[in-house]
Amino acid sequence: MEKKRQYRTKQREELLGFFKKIPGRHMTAAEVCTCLHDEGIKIAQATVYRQMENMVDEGILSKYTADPSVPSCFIYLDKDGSCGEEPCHHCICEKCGRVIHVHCHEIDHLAEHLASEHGFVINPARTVFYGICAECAVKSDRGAE
Amino acid sequence: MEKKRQYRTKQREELLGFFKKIPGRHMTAAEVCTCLHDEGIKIAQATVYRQMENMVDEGILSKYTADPSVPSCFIYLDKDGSCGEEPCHHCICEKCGRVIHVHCHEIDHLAEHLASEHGFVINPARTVFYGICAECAVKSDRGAE
DNA sequence: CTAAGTGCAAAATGTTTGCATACTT
DNA sequence: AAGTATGCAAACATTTTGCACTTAG
Repeated sequence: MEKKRQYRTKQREELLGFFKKIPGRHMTAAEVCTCLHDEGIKIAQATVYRQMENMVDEGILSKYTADPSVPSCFIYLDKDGSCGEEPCHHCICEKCGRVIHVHCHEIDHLAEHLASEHGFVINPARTVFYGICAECAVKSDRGAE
Repeated sequence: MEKKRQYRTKQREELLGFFKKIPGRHMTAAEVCTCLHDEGIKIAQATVYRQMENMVDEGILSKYTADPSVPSCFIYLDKDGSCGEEPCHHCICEKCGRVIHVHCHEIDHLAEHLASEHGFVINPARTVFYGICAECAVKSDRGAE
């Protein structure tokens, strides 16, 4: 809504640099803190939260919330909302928790359809597909019943 | 995994009955408590949480977590994982928070594609599309800049 | 009678916020 | 100088848990 002027602070630059170094990896706020701390960079967790929330708004990061009892994950997005070269969407396996990156035009196609037919513009940065990944499907085929 | 014997308690039956009465509506644990309370049925919130979590595991309910700062929502599912007659998917508007139910074969098509091509079986019960709904899009067109 | 469920209140957890200080522009 | 950002700790909100008691099988 109202755009606030943004200062170029040391903490923000560090965070940005950190995320750019690990494209395609998702991290919780706490993990970001720890990783930076290990590199000798100390940023308060509140700052991490605040900046990362900003970045989500700016479309720089994407945020996932699987379950309230688990910390949200953030991941770096390229300018075009992808995690790397191509537009990227995310699937989270409900069994193993793994995040799978999918580059798939079918999803883009769906997005167009929802926009034109249903007037709903998807935000790929926040939309996550939940389900069961191939490996876990195999496992539960044997384990179930 | 390990299936625990389940007792048929009054509270569980009430919850089940309550959800069956409102197919297609999503409710937080607190809302469920309040609604039941208004009907003269008093169930501890802890019990609601415990039972609803069970029901999610059993595939009776679906659970959404939009954001950790907002309570999770639960919704009743039919045997086939839908919210009513047709297979149902959910879009949440990031602006107004509204949940939009979409019955759309394009999504089913995508689901098939992900399954066959990517080996990922979507769980429609948990997958939510985030984005901006038509009404909010109009508003922000005027409001922005 | 035994195992499972309930209710209450207390804990736990992730996230947000108030405020004084420090930094950007 | 004015407006933001930071850091810390306290505050919050939701969800989970421990425990004594009740209920279902």
